[in-house]
Amino acid sequence: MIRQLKIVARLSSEDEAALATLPMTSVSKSSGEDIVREGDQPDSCCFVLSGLFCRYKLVDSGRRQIMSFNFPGDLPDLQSLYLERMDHGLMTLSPAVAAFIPHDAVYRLIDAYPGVRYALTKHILVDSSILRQWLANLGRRSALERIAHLFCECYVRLKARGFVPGQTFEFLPTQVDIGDATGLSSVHVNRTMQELRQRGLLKSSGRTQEILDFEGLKALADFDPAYLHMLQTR
Amino acid sequence: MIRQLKIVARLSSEDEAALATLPMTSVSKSSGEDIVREGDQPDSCCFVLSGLFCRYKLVDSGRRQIMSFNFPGDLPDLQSLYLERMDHGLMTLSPAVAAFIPHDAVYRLIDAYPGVRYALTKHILVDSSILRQWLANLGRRSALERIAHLFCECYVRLKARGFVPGQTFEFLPTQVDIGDATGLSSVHVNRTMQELRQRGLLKSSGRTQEILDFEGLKALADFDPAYLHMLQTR
DNA sequence: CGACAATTTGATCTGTCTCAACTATGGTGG
DNA sequence: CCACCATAGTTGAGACAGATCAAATTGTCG
Repeated sequence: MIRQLKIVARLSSEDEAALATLPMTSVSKSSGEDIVREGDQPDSCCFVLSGLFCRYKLVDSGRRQIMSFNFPGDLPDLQSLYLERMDHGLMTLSPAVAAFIPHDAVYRLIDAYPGVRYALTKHILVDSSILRQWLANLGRRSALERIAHLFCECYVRLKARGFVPGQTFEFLPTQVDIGDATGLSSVHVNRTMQELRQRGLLKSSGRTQEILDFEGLKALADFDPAYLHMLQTR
Repeated sequence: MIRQLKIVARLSSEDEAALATLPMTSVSKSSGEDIVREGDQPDSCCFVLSGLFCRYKLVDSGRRQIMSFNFPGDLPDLQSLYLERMDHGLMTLSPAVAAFIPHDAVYRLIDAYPGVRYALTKHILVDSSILRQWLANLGRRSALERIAHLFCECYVRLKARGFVPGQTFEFLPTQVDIGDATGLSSVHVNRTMQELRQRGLLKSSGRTQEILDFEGLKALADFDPAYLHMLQTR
């Protein structure tokens, strides 16, 4: 978690030490389990230890829109510190381990350590910056561009955390999940990914994706990582 | 502005008094002017005094995605307090008056008044909740549902600020703007609004919109105002 | 090895886009 | 006060991206 926060904000060694004292209880989950449901009023924050989580909304009972993919190190529902009622759900998309941190403990921490408060606020804001990017993708890009963009984003975010050794990484969402994230049907996701492969941009085997031509993918998707607000991207 | 902040958070009288002392310089703008551009590094926050503003991104040079409509009382770019670089633009969609508040002044204020900090944070978070709702609209709803939902949302938000006397209100975005917000072409926005009128849900004359059947519109759009996190909505 | 989940394929249908022209509306200057 | 011009709204016809439905194939894990 500390490593993840340092991607977007500087932390003093006292801040880090304080973060390390946060009490948390970890829970194993199988794939497809709800962590928090829309309408809940949680009294703790979820922290992703391993596996893949997503935030989502259900519309018209049935259709699902995924709002974010959350990787290990993420704090997907920090906003529950300030907004009582969840306006979306949080669930696993793979076998996963979640940790829960009581709100009280976080309140005490951020009152005592402004640097921590700043880092957490920034984490939330980067999150909504990504949300804006997704909105632009859904509203104004073709299926091919949307999926290319999603791969660029996940590649960069995972790489920043050290989850991408070379050009190959584990991408856990199924084609249905990708469809629910990009506003497409799973059938069309399938056909679109085939085209990315045919164009020599991507190579997939099972859950493993290999970026064959990142520059090409970037150009196709009109991808600019500035919206991720990462410190090391100059 | 104080009235607007009180819609989402409680403020003590000291908080209000402190907010009233914020220094601001106001500027008149005509329609279609940029206030902040993507990539800028502003050192002050914009506050909407009158008129209509929107936040937007341009993709592939040309296509525009509007991320929010901002009404008088809004603070559309509070996040610039924490993220140096703007990941989107801010512009007027009508003749308008903007006020600018230096970041320094805001920093001093929120350090001294935790209640103000809380209210501003909540304002940001409600904003991203609306963003999530828009994402679900773009990803998983039909044109008719999207536009109905947009009208429901604007009606409720404007009513909370006292801008809706009866069922009639000024809705300033053009059909092109509505299209850029909902991910549709302006032609299709036109046809879709005609259908809303034919169904007896809406009546428009010029910029003035009258909600004829709010319950019907809500049902069609699957609208639930919970995501606006307003205090008075129980 | 068996069963269930995920991916792939084919065929058809439809919502929305695009292009292009036309009509209303409102503001401006002569 | 009216003629003019720019901006916004409206209409029609045709094209296409992506949805839907249904079935077959592949992969994965106990």
